[in-house]
Amino acid sequence: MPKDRPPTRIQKKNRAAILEAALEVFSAHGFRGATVDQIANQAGLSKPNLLYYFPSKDAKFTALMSELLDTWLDPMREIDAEGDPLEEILAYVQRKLQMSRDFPRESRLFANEIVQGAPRMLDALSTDLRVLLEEKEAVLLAWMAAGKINQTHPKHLMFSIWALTQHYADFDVQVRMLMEGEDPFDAAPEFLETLYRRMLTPKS
Amino acid sequence: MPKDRPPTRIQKKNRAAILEAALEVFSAHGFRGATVDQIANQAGLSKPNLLYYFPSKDAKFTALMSELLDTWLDPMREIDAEGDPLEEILAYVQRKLQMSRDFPRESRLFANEIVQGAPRMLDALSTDLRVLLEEKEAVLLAWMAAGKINQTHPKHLMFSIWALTQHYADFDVQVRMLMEGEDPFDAAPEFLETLYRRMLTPKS
DNA sequence: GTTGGATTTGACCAACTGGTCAAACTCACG
DNA sequence: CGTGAGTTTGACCAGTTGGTCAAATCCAAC
Repeated sequence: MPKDRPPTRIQKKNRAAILEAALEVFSAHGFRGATVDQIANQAGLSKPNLLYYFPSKDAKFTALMSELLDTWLDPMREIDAEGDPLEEILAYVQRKLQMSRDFPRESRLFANEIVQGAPRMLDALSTDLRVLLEEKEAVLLAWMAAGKINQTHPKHLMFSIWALTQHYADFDVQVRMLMEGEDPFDAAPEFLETLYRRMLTPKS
Repeated sequence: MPKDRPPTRIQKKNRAAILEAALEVFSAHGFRGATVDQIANQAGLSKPNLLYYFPSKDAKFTALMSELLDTWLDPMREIDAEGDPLEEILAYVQRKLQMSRDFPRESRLFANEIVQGAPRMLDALSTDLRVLLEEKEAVLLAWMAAGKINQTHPKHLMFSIWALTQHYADFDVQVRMLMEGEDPFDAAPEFLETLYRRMLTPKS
């Protein structure tokens, strides 16, 4: 437990290594299923050394979550109320899909936690996510009122985007098993674009 | 370990109680996160007594999975190649949605397992589910070829139905937190019907 | 190089885990 | 009843888990 000073070179390196290892292990086994030994092993450090940088298993998990939540919500923040409605939504879907392809461990980390009732995350979600969703819900409602996109339930629309895009990361093993070698991310972008285009394009 | 006889009254009752308790606990914490003590407690039996009916934690889990998998896949089996294509698909979506509402623990049990790589389930999935999906994929392709529904990627279409409907069970806490008391299952049926109707209705 | 804080670890601990076992108890049936 | 199979459990065990701690080592600045 070093003093309250700017982090040293070693501190930066080891903290990063620990969080990377924690992501690997927590995302694969969930909080309870993961062991500190596994994380230590993955990070190439001894167990007491991990406890030197983060005082408990909980602290590691919490640090990881708060570091990732912001990044995780970025694609939604980028939805621009001034942009073209349909294109903004389609771009959001593609950003989320890319997150699932490029950061599947992060997706599974959140999925694991939420499926099990989010006991360590509900607070963060009920502030950050809730506020963000309400903001974008208002944007969607405005677009619908202006006839730019079809009328629909804005919250369920957002849920559907999360469900469809995260499914490719969270259920990766199942999807890949059923696609027999073919990469799901080859066809998914087009599939989702078509789906939301048909769903949202206003009737002429 | 009783002999190989027809199960007694007590055996039936206790096996059922154990599997019910196992469903409750495994679905809430995943396999590794669940403890035999928790299950025993939930079932109102002693730990050694559980081990008398199922020789290990693994055996309980496996028995539970194989009991539930068939039921879980039933909605897909009911898709009728002879029925009206669009209505068959819409009805399938509604059946899956009802499963999420009425059997959320079952959904979360599978979700937990698959998110973590399905180490104890991949075999069952890669036979039962794979065969069933390929059968229904052929049906969908026939419907598309006949112009009854829009052309699209049949596997991704099925994935989308699973993702959208199971999301309401698997991410229940998040969905309910964001809906602030309103029941997600009030609006979900209509939302999903509209979505798939717009997606699949052939252009005139 | 010396020195003082930063870093690392081997040894250890109490709590918990899945599982065993012999002994006790219960129950259906003759 | 009684009797034998079916059922239940308290006590126990070895392995694992998250976490502690004093001692050893490293490293940057003087």
